[in-house]
Amino acid sequence: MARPKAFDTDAALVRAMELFWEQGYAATSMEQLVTTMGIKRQSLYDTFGDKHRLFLTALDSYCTMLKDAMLDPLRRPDAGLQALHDTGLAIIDFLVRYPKRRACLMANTTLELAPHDAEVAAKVRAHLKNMEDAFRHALVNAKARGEIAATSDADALAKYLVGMTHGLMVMAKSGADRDTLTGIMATAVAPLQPAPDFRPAA
Amino acid sequence: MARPKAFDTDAALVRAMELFWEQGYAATSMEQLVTTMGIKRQSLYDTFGDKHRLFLTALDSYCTMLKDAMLDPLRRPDAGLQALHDTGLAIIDFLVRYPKRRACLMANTTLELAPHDAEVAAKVRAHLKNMEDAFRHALVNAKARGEIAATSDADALAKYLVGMTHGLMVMAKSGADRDTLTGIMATAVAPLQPAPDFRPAA
DNA sequence: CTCATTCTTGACTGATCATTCCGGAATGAG
DNA sequence: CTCATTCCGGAATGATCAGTCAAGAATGAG
Repeated sequence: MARPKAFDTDAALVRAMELFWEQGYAATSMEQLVTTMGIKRQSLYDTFGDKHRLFLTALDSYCTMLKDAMLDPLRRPDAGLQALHDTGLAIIDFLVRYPKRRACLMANTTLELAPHDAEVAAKVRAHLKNMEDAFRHALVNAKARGEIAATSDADALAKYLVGMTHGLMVMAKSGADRDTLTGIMATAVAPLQPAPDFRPAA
Repeated sequence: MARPKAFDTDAALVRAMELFWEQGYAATSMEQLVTTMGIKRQSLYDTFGDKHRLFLTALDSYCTMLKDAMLDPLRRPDAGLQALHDTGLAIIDFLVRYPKRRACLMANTTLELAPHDAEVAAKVRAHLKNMEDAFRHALVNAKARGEIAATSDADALAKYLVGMTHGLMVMAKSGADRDTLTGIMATAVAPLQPAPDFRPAA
């Protein structure tokens, strides 16, 4: 062996992810990354490759984070309407959490890079499918239990919820406050019957 | 007077707008703009100022185009549910029209520049308010005529439709096909009662 | 015709960008 | 100890960027 790495690879990657998340790919320079990640330039290139590969790795890291926090609860065997309800509130919390309004790295990337970068586009598509599957799983459960109308089309509703989620992200990035987002969410769940109350602390 | 401009200012601006629309602000170089706009570098700077001012002008041009094509039909005194229906179809046509999946310059800009550029953010907010007002106007009409439920909250529905529209744009940019977008739209209008059929050629 | 203005052409700045190379110090497995 | 590997600090590369300058040709109002 040899001298071990003196920095925390994962922690550095998280910092890079957050910088890309706030600023986008093109607007983030290696200079900023070197500073923010707290490692030396040479170590950055040795460990993560060039800017593009670092971004792809950061994107994976973000996807994993999002999957654990948002999607996994929807994939649990017993997940139904309540899980969908909780996820809706969690999404709004997520969007409002950061004062700098990062929105969602995946959505940002979809608009900035996906049309011109095949590798990124593939990751985006995989993530959208992942989201859709998670929604569908909870919707099928909810339908089987009679928590939503028996006539519901779980597939159409899953695609719709994916679209709606991204709409909320754009609205959040444009500066919409928590009440506005909550109101949109409350209206958006009307296609589910019976409509749950998405306003917190009713 | 003196020698008149030998190029069509508006046409050059449209070309700039389309380039920004396809590639985003940061990814578009003055070199490309000079080539695509078909005018000389010096003429570009003389006529449109620097890159940032050119972008703002192009953004205005886009807004006007969008307003004329999409929003004005909703603001007509008699606009109601049918106008909302037509606009929904027009939005999908708009999103699918360009093979390169430009989505919407305003939505792209919201994610790329609005958080870091106050001038851009102001234009984005103005446009969102413009959209919301147009939707609300048609919704109020539709409600007065009994085309949607009397219990409908026109204000909440207008905000919701703005959010939904932006969700469709992200989905379009990620590669969703016409059928997927139409399906989402069909589900999305369920909060309106009675739900119109958004599938074309029913 | 005169002359202010604009067009055309191309070179040029100075900044910033991503990326690489260097040399010397530190580290730890064998 | 030896030596491969990694750290550090900084310099250097070549590309690209936005924006400017300069000089001659074209234009058209007066």
